[in-house]
Amino acid sequence: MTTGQARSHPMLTSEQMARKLSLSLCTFSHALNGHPRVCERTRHRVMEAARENGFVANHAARLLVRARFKPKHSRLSQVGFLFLDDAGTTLGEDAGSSLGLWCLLLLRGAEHALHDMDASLTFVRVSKSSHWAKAERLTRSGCVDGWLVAGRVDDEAISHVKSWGRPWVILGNHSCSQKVTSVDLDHGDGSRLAIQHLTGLGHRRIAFLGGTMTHGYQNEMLQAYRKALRKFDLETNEQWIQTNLPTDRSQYEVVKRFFVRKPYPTAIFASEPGPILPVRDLLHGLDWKLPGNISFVGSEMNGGQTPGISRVEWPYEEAGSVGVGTLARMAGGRKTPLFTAVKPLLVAGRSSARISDI
Amino acid sequence: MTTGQARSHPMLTSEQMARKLSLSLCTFSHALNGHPRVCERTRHRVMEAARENGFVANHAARLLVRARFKPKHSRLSQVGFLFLDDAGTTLGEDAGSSLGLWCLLLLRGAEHALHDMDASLTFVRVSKSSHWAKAERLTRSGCVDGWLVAGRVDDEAISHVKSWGRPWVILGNHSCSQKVTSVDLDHGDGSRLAIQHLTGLGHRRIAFLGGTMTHGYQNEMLQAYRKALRKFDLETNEQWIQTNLPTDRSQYEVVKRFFVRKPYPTAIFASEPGPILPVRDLLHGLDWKLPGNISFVGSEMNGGQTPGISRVEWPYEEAGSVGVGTLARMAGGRKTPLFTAVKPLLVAGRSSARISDI
DNA sequence: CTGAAAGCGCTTACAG
DNA sequence: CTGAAAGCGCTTACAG
Repeated sequence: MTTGQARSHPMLTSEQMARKLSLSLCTFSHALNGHPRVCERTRHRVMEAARENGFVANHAARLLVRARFKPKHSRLSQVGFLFLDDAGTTLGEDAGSSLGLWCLLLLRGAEHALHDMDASLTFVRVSKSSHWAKAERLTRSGCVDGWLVAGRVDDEAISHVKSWGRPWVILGNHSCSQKVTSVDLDHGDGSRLAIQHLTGLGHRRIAFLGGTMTHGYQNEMLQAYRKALRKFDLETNEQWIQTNLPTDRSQYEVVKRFFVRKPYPTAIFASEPGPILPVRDLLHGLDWKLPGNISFVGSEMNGGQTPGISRVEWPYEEAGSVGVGTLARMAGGRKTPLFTAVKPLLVAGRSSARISDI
Repeated sequence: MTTGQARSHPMLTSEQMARKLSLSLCTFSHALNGHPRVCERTRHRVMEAARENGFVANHAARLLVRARFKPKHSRLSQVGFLFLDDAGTTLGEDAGSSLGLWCLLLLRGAEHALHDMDASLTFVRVSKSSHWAKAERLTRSGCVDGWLVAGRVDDEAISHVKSWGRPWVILGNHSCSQKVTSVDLDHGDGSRLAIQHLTGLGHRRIAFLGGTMTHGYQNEMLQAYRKALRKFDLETNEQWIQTNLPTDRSQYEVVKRFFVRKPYPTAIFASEPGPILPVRDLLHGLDWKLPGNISFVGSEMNGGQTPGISRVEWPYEEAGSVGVGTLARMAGGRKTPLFTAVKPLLVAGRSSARISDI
């Protein structure tokens, strides 16, 4: 927007535009859609005129005519973001603000990718079984030609989505037993990265602080922690594994269990990106200095809220974008992998230090 | 979904449906749209057949034909949710998970209301000035016939939105100097409710714990606090007002300032729904018992994360729904108020008690 | 109460 | 390289 202020244009049709340019409607349309049959000069004139007049082809008409000439490679133009939410549940407590946050990050990532391919995103939330009808209506009315599915995705949910006959991709976690196409963060790799980082700093007694272990990813992270310990040939000790970290003050009690009996760990990896009390406070409350007495690697969503803390960052936005890419490939009839793993990042901060400096 | 499993139907057109029912296309359409000209029996047959066959009128065709017969009262069918986000900013830190949360709550509320009127919601995020074009394209292509605007809404943003010639409503905070239509929470009323509640319990020395004072609503809440003290004829003391509550451990320091010099307050109202360390911990850390030594009223989004804590609840979801209502009224050419205030709720918990019990 | 017809704004196959 | 024409699926004014 060079003017800094948008000008209001009247709504023009292709026909009016074509007349303005002394072109046939047909040539105008071909030029606008970049068809090679129209010469460069004409194409340029058309594009320029469209820009100047703020002309955009009517979307409804475009969609309608598409029903006539079914292309072999249908382009994605409108994607639905299906957010499967618990019925009565609010966004509080455990599901918590973190749930809200990852959903929004996925949404942002998806929207961004969709924008780049000139498609739009329809947000639909399903929390009761009666809501399935609305998503189905949207599909059947031609408003959505592909679905991104996120939240509490299970077999029943997928049976609905499947029945609509549109391409679909699950974003994030799911609890489906059948084969599904999904894009998720590589949770195991998060544990591996953390252990690798700490091992690189000379730590050999690394503790694992896990979540409720009710979700698949939580077990995945614990398994990957164990595997990484073996890989790097580190000491193992069941006392260095604590799970069921609560969201409130009693977090302190769980962390304290690491220090009941010697040998104490020299580093802690906390796998939950969820609502952990800020780490500084958590360890402060136990009179630990960071990284004086102990090294710490936490977990966070994109961007991060606790600067300076070493952490595994979970790029949910990227997962959203990647999901859109997968969906587009499906829509285009191209081969797509069943599962795409989005790798987390290790961001080294000041909370982890060489073992020799402790 | 009585079957528990969605059946897949082929895509049928109105014409095919009409033929199935031995009706003219015209009668079928009228019946489907509830036009009074068609008799009850026919209407019922049509509706039933539509349900059975999973028939939904093609949306694109509907939109297209609407351009021909412009109704005086245009119904809202597709609404854009314009999320004005800071460019480089992630959802971390101060803007924090709370920002993500309120946005998602507004979105949920809006989607819910829209669903009830059989309309859909398109999510658009604008973070750079170059992104304005995408929202404009969406409007000009006929994909969006009304806008809900949320986030960092300022005069420049509104000048863009205005230029698209569609109805629009701001959800939540804004910093516009011009006259705008908006739906926001009644922040002042939150302070009033809290003071009223505490006064009812006999408290006369009530402290105010505020945020960064960089947003309009934060000042509004402080002013309303002062006003409520006057109204209830309570003691005032500038030491009982502390603002700039940080998001980390140093929160304790700010709270401690209430207790530097006597007389101490007997109750605290915390106005920020944002990332306050859970109250229990905050006051625990200061060796206060709740409500033993002091009464506390906090602030939270819908639903609440700290059960048992007395709080002012901010119904962001409701604000989203109300915004949709306003937008629909505008689209229908009906008169709409410039500003609609959504009232917060006071939820009494165990953290506030009668002064006589302390 | 119902039917035959026009046309919304586009895109593309078909002739030239 | 270009034009005249068909038609996507609907809704509504216009006759009957």
